[in-house]
Amino acid sequence: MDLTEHIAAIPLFEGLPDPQIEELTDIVVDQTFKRGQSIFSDGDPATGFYVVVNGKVKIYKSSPDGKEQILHIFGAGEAFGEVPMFAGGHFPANADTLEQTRLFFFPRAGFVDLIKQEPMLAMNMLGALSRRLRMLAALVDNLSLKEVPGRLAAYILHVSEADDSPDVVELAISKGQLASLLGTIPETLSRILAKMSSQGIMTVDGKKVSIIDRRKLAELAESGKLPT
Amino acid sequence: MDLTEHIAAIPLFEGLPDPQIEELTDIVVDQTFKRGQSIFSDGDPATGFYVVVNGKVKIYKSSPDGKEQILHIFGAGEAFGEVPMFAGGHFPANADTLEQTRLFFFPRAGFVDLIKQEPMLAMNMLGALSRRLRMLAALVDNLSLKEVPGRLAAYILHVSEADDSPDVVELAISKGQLASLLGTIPETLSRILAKMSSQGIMTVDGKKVSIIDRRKLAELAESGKLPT
DNA sequence: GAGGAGTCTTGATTTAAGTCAAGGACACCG
DNA sequence: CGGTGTCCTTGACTTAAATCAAGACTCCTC
Repeated sequence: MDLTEHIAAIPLFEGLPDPQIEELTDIVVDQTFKRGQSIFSDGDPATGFYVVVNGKVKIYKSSPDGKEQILHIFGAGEAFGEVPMFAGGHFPANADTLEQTRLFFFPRAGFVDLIKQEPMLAMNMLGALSRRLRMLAALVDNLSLKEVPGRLAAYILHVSEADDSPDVVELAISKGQLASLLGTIPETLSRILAKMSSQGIMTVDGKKVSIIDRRKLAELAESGKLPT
Repeated sequence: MDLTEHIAAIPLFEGLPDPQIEELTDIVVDQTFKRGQSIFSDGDPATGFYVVVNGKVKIYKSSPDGKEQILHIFGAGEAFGEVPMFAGGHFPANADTLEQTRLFFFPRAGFVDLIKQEPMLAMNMLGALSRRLRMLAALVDNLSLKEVPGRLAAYILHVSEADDSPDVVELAISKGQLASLLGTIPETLSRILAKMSSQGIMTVDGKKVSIIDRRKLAELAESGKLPT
């Protein structure tokens, strides 16, 4: 598969006419990062945005004393780092790879012109940002209105929905990373997983989570509380 | 001031040629809400979006047991409820007025076509959504990585920046609403305001907050802790 | 297959902030 | 005025989750 095909397959560029795809092919920078590398940091000036070809990238905020809150994890086909192109000029969060990752970098210069010429591209971009907003609103909801068991339940159900064998969910990330995504720490996550298992809501084996009582899980996700 | 002038003055429509402004004038619905009314609820199907002409609107998530987390408060000239036009079709949060509020409602039908025809409008919209994302990312950061005193400090500094007499900040909202915006409850906010006053960081008189020790405030906002 | 790093679990303890409850300040209205 | 409602404050108590600390497991590499 050559570069042009790869680019044409990116959802953000869906519906773009061939000449524009070619134009993108000309300006793209193909980059590969090792696991655990930083792509950019909160506050860095932005000169373009990225699309994940393969691998995984976490977008996160961090506090001076080293705690991290993951905002999003992006996989193949997803774009990130677009915000500074339209507002502010610097990245609003950090980005690190979670595994070896190949990225396409699109320099800002020229890309904005392309958006102005291609309504389809603008619409795709608006869709992407809107979905991101929706997702962040859900994260705030979880962090602020639910306790950790509720957040975990919501997460499992969410992953389960996007799955074909919905009762056995494979966690795509480590439990430590999951804890950070849920706004907690590994110890707490571990305890809650243990408690939920012992209450017959699900079983956990490594990264494999099997849902036993989906109703109770849904109840929990709706801000219900886990009986002590 | 007639309708067309009002519409031309909305930041989102900046740079739009007159014929398009006229088009918007034709489709706009002028609405007035009393204080405390619901504009839409989380999950409602969306048929368009809104712009605040005057007044204040809070966008918030709420839990079954009645707790609320405010995501944003919009004032004159700001747009809200655009997300469902580009993703999902239903509103991702609730919207209520905080005082008597006049709104322009723009039906989805036709508006999307206008965006496709007017790159300037698309760019403005991308800018608006990007700023919103930035703001939500900051909220997550605050909720997850800072304690309540840190969030309050960050809020005060934020308001102070957007002000001309930066050392005396007038809170635009009630303390109860501020608590909800900071992800806490009025009792906690009250206690922390009292503690910060007693420590000589600032003085509080009703809605008027006077910053005394800006350095300490900035330190606190950076996830520092309030000495007990 | 032994050593080691990273990851996860479990236990004891602390702490920030939420809950429950009551009282005070203030404004608006008859 | 006195009354009623909203908003805010203060106090005593509870609780979810963080912290601190130690040990177990897994997966590499040598």
